[in-house]
Amino acid sequence: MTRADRLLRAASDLFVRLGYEKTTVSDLTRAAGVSKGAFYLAFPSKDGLFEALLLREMRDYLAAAREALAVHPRAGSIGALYEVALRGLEASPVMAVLLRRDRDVFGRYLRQPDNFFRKFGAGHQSRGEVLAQLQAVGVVRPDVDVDVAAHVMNLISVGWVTVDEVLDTPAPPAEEVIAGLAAMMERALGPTQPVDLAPARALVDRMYAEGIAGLNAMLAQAEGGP
Amino acid sequence: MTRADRLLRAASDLFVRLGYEKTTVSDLTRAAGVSKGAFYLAFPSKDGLFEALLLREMRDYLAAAREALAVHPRAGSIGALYEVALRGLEASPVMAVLLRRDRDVFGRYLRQPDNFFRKFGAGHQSRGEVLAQLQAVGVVRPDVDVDVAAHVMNLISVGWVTVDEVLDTPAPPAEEVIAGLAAMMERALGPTQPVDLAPARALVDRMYAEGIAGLNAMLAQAEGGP
DNA sequence: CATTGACCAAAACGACTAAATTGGTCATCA
DNA sequence: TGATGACCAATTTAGTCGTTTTGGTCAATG
Repeated sequence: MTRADRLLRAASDLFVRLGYEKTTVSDLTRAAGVSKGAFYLAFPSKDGLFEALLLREMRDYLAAAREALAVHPRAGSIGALYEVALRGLEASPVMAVLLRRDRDVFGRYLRQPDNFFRKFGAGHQSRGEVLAQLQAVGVVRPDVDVDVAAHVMNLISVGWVTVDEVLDTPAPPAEEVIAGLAAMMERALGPTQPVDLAPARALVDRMYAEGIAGLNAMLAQAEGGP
Repeated sequence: MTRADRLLRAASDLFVRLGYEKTTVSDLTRAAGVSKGAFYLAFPSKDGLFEALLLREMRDYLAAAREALAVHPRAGSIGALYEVALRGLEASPVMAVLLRRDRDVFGRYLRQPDNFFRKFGAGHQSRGEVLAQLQAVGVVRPDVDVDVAAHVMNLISVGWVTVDEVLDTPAPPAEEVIAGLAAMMERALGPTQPVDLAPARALVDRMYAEGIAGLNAMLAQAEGGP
């Protein structure tokens, strides 16, 4: 495991637990078993590491989803998409705080004028466009308004990572909720008649691949020496 | 308009705008055009006013939803329920911060051991039970897991009042999203075959009535002199 | 020459205090 | 007698200033 990797791994834990401010460079180097100097050989700054962490986590999230879909029997369907998306979210605390723009975690970092969201926020294609393409290949019913549906999906994502801290009643097991929500979305948006999933499957795989490639490009730019 | 009402009205605006801490009793009396002494004739304390405000707002929210359903052509259906629930949420900033447990608004108040949520949190029947009853009268398909569906609905509510501050892309017009989401939920949970909505309509009306009555009882307890 | 950690300026923190505000009361007024 | 606002104790704020900690550097090292 490379130096940068060990730092990234330590960061993933520390940033989520302590937040950006409370996590000091010394904490990171100590946890990673690396000297302070080495830190600055691997990353240009504390910010740089943080941004690399977020980008890498997003990439890994997409990659995991893509792999899960590769072996998913109903890959291409809305339901399958939801299943892997939520399961991945459930597995990645970094993605959760990222999606939530968790203030406790991002702290002052968010106030920086050139923070992650402003720097890397654009560029990815919106969920509306994705839905439109899925509609073209028949896995989304023709009568659904893709922009509205996209917004609902965003809303659900945000809700997914936020309910727990707001709700008092305990949530049902995550796996059940995932299955239920996937089924609901399939019913809500999916076609009435069964369709051939192959084209959608290929389309989705391509979109994931593009997303991953884009993130890799950003990562290459974000990492590197001081 | 009674003194208490004017204070409540001023509070609804000020608490949401400034939050609990920043809103002083003097602010409230000034905005309501009432003397400080009168304040303590109408409410036992600042806390008391705040809690009365929250309870009243919840009651008004339910009452408005009930009235809207009374003239709604598809009242009784899941879709109609969603329509009025979200439209009401859209109209009431207090309900929004309440649902979000907005820290910026509730501030230190939440740390009090006997705050609103602990004091009045219990008592209302859970969404799971509501769904189960709706299932019994046929407007929710028999195969849906009501607890999971209830959790998804909670998640959507929280997402509804939270997305905006997290999302960067502009949301479609609220009315469109409401219509879309209502349709989606109807498809996701509603019966495949058309059913007679009358029983569900009556059931829902009764449940709203009970909820309103419960809140009125709590209000009676919460208001009153020092 | 890759790696280190002692070192530095700058920023954050913390203990302290004086001044200002707060939620709440009550003698007074109309 | 219902309503008022000057008033009070208690808390919060804003300011000060010495101490500590921070992100980042670079001469020394193996």
